[in-house]
Amino acid sequence: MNSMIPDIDKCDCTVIHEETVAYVRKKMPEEESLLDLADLFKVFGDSTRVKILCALFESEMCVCDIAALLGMTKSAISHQLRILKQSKLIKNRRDGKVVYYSLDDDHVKNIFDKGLAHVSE
Amino acid sequence: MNSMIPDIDKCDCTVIHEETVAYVRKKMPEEESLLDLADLFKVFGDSTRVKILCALFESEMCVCDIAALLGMTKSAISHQLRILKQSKLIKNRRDGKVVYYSLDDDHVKNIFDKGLAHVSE
DNA sequence: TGAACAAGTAATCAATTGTTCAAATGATTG
DNA sequence: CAATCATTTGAACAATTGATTACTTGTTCA
Repeated sequence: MNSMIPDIDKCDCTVIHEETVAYVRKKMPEEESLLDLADLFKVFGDSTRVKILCALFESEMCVCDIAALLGMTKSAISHQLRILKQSKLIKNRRDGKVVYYSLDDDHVKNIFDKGLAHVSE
Repeated sequence: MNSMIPDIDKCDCTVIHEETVAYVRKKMPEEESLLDLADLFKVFGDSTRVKILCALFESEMCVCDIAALLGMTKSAISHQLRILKQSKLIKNRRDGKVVYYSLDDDHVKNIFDKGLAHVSE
């Protein structure tokens, strides 16, 4: 049973196409995958994080660099970098006092390119 | 001038790599494109909307069907469908009392597939 | 026309989120 | 060790968001 919803199929409306609903439910990906997918897009759904990722497409950078690039405080950048790191989208290396951030995922650029194709229409 | 930030380059930190920042700033996409991109991902960043889009990959459906599929109220579904429609991701057709929704964008499935590739690792 | 029903809307509430400010690490250098 | 600098963290706040409830719109058909 691909349980998208609990047992109770309660819905005050008259389901018009039960066969369709049953078919679609069967073909849908696992609920957990969809939740993870939404979480991934949620990370992408902030302009600061999008800018950071786009910047890291070009070069590794330290917090200070990114803050200067985007005209934001280092603290704000650091907070967002943490979120990106938790999502395994970026990685970092330390060199003395400076921490350099860079991409840690091949898919991201690809996804962004597809996304940009949509928005530029 | 690819103005990512205002004139004032003020940042209390010592920018370590000015050349890098200048280079990246030059290569970054337009600010507006990045804002649009973040907005697109914001739409994808909700599990209800992700589920709706995945469902519509398989078949067109009416509000009632989707509400039954996801075990949610028709109102909640309708609300999310409106957001998806505003983003030009889905379209609808009316047949009597029933309104059928379907995909209106070829990129979406592609983007979702890439996203699923990331989350399943 | 008017009852019935699918869908859309408005107002509201709880929860989440992004940024800022202040303070704390952690690492270098004199 | 003390001072300095890059980065991180935590608390607090404003703003946004998703779902619910109740109501409205629009269409069918008896």
